Amino acid sequence: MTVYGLIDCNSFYCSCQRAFEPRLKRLPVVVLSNNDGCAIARTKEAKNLGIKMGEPWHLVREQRKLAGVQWYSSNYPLYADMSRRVYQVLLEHAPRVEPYSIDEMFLDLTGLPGALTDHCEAMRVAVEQTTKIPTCVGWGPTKAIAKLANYIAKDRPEMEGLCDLTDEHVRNRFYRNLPVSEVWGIGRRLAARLDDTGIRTIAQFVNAPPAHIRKIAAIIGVRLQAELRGESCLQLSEVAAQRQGLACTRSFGRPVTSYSDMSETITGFAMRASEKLRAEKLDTAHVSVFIQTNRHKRDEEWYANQASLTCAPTSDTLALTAISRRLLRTIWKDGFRYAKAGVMLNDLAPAGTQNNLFDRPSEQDGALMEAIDSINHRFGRGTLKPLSAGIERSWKPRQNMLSPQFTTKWQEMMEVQTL
DNA sequence: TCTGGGGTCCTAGGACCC
DNA sequence: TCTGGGGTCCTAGGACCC
Repeated sequence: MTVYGLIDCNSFYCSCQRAFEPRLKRLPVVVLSNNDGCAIARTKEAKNLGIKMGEPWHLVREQRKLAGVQWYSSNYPLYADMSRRVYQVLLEHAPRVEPYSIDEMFLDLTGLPGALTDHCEAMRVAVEQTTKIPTCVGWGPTKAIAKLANYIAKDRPEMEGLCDLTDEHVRNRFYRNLPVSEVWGIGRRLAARLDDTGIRTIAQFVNAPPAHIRKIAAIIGVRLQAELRGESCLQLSEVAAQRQGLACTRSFGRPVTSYSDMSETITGFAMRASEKLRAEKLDTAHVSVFIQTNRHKRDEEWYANQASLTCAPTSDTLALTAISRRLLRTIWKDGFRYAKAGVMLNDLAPAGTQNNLFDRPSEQDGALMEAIDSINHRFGRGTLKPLSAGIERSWKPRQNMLSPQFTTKWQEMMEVQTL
């Protein structure tokens, strides 16, 4: 019988910061979203201070929950690299590993010798020794059960970071006592609608007639029901599926009000997006641009709009920045204080494979883009850019507490002195 | 003054075709 | 007065995830 595992890094972003600053051990640590806007990762100690997931940081400050809290601006290059290291360790402990998110990976634990509990504990120890990242592991006959097991392992200290839900009786005992909202894929809306029909626990969900579940939660609900009964519907996939879309979007440090500033900003997003595209050797055939004002402001008129265009497959910076600016022109309205904007690329396909009989990019364009990418990689992002991207970005995000990129920048590597 | 930035999948409905 | 029945493709929007 197949056994699926799920390993999850505890307070991942915070743990990454701790990995390089041992003084943070046992202190409350919080990592903030872009713009230092809200709390997106908290250690146990920070949670105990009442700091909530997604809580606006300026409110936390006002409420003086800050005593002794160590807080950081998010440092994604560091976290992505740490995630890769965790993955490398896991490959030595499971025949197949499927990265699910930056801090979670599904594992194939089928047919491993010895007791699974011992195996999983050894795996956790190895990850922590090598990367300094603490984890929890849950496992069972399906992915949805493994996910639930992981939640239990994390939520209940007495489980000591491990939870085995392979046994049906053990599962049912938990099902009777856990709310259906803890199921992977049941969010706030669905939980509320299930609640309306009297379904509150996982046991009630699993035992409800599939036709009833189908009415409320469509095919997803029916599939989850089967998964929770132990019938596997979701397979493990080692090869990452080809991504379907790619976006560069930001909230601004301060509002953008002039067309020229917005045009520069959008150009910058289109540039970043086309770099990402080329890094993954993809072309896009569908470009969207959106702009919006601050929806949290009650006293300002709200405006949001988006425009998109189907184009010949390309990853060319000059083509994509030009299209993006053209799209912006169609949705721009004067007189608003814009708080957020973005460029999204869809209809992705491996570079050069889409039908493109009429508008084939020349080899020179490809060589130019390669040269730009290698210069920017060597001397830093933005060294070379189209003139339209502007010289200085007025909306540069706040990042007041950014830690060094310990593992991905030579200049920021940790220095060790021997006495 | 200050509220993230990515993604995924599914469904309904419209346009269009024969 | 009467106005089919099936497809496909695309898009927008909703819901969810981390």
